Amino acid sequence: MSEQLPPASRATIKDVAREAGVSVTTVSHALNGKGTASEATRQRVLAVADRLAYRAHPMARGLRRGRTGVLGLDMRPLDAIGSYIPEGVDYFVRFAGAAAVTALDHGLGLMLVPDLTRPDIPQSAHGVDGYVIGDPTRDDPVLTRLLDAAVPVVTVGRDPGRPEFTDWVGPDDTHETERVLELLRSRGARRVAFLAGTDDNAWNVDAERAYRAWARRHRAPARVLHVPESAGEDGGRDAARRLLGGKRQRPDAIYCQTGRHAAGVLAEARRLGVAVPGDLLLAAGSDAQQTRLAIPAITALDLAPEASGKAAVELLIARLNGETAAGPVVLPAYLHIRVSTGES
Amino acid sequence: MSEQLPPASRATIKDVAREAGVSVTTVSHALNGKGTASEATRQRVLAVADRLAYRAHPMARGLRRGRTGVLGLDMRPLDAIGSYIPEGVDYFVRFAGAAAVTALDHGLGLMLVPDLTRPDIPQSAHGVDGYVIGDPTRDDPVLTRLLDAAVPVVTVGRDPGRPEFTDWVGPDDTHETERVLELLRSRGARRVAFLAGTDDNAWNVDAERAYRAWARRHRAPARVLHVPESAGEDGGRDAARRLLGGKRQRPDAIYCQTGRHAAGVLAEARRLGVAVPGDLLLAAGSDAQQTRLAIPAITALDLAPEASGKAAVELLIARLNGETAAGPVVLPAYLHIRVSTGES
DNA sequence: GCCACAACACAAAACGTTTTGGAAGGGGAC
DNA sequence: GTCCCCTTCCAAAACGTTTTGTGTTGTGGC
Repeated sequence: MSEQLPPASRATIKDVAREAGVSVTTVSHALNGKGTASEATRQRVLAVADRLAYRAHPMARGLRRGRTGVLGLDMRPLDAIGSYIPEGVDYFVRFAGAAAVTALDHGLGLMLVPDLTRPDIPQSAHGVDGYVIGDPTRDDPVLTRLLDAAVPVVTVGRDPGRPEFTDWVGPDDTHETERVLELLRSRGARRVAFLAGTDDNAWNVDAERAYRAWARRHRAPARVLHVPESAGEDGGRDAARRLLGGKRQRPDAIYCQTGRHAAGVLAEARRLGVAVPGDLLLAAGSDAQQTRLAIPAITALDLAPEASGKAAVELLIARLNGETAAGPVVLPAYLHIRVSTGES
Repeated sequence: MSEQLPPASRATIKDVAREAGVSVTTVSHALNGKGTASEATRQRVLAVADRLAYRAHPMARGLRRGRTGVLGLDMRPLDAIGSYIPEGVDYFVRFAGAAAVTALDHGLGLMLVPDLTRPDIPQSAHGVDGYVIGDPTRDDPVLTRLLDAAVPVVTVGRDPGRPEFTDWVGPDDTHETERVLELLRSRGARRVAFLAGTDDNAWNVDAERAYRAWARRHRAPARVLHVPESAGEDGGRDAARRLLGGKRQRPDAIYCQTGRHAAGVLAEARRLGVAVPGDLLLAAGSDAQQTRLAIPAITALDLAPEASGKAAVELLIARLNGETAAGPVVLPAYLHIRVSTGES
């Protein structure tokens, strides 16, 4: 009666132990380089494990070690939009892609999770080692819950209502906003209108504050419109109608936070016979397909989502390893200067 | 000596049992609606669990149940490209987004995993309940490994070298290709050139075969160029130079598999003074930002990645539940008829 | 008063690891 | 011969669940 039947399921540590004629303890030690096994036994165990294509069961290991090897990613603006697939917005994809690849480089997985405060979220979302929260809103409830539970967490962009929380990465929104406004000014704009989103996160808050301060500094009129991020290009069109078609004096430049809004403004301007960049300069605070491919192409801030994704995951991993890594990681944005802001 | 110190870590089932004055068995039963507990005890347990904010530890549960509650997604073309963030291609994003949302709807998580045949992939990639493999290549090694290990797996698009494997979802590439070619023909095209990708997957293989058969049927010249998917718009430009600038008779229509190639062809045609759609009709086998936003907009097949992502995850879940769901799930594509193919 | 049978509750085993705390054996020093 | 230490290995506990099997009651029929 030969025992040649190959096991239908995967090999366990017991199989390896039996096959190698040692205890499971020794197998575990040999594989993890922990114990005091002799070199001979170690090699024998390694050989057997390799032959059986043994891989430690991730859950069993996770249960024992208290680590799962998976990171969670929650993009808050996507929770807000209600769709995880906003048309043409590649910021989130580029971010998530870079984060996933960085995690993979460190031997970790990355899982997209939904709003953790909703009641019916999958069990697995709770089983991750730590979280990256993208663009938290003011006093973000998800962040609150995680911090209360003492779960390691890193955000992208600060929480506007939580100045003491410094484990975040992202651009210096104030500084970058000023850069764009200065560009518009250097190209002759004197009446710049600002189109912000409605999400109450640092990206919107800091940009608007920077805009108002900048306008005051230059004794220029400040005009701010709020358009929901989810309104997309249609939202931009509506805003453009109000800004360009009203009785009030027309702005000679419009700065939109999102690329989609900017694309909508551009389309409406064309329809109204307002030439860009001839009669109106246009810029966006976030690069997207719409800004790159529009005609004319729209000047936009590239918020370097790849760099953010990488930095966020690395900061989180440092936290997980107990390192007291440095507070905020500020990343430079890149300003793509395109046709919509005219010639210098 | 009161025991009032709140536990620093999360509550376990033992805590709930102690607090409710019952055994852990009863707690488990009450929470999972399994056993024969009386309504009174059940309610009491539920109340305590709620008060302690108890959630079953996902790994412990997974270990016991043999299920992790996480699905793995491997997009093979992305492995091939080497970048997980191809510029302007939203097929993968839309697919992954829909897949993730569908998984969430079923209480499961979705994890992006890299090429499983590489040596150094994270443990967690092995801990998922099943896999979705996007656009497998001929005799795909990843698919081979999973099937050998008897791991549940579903693909998007069939494996060209594995006709017996029917657990796939996706469009009928042959039929959809013919649809586009017929459109071109109905708009007057008689010499249609075909620009395919180089990935050896069903999408390319079936489309090229359909093209050749269609040309034969109509006694039209067949001209096929192969351009790597990763070459993007530049690849399209190069191909257009060869097709439009050479000595051979010019095609009066070009059908490109990818939207990026088509955008490149369009740009080069414009540079060469070939009018689209006046002198040349143009269509793409995959919708993308580039086809939608190009001027003129390019007619393209929308492969309905959202529907595919949803169907793939649902088929996989059916498999996981032991249902002998029906073989391939064929999904209709939508043909966006745009300016690049002229007026009817 | 006995028996059968619900109804309810629980102890213990199991899932596959890692880690703790020895134990066995051998060799050298005294 | 005794003691001690080093090397090498292992049994068992632990991680937090779910599930199986086994009591305990209490109730009603005869």
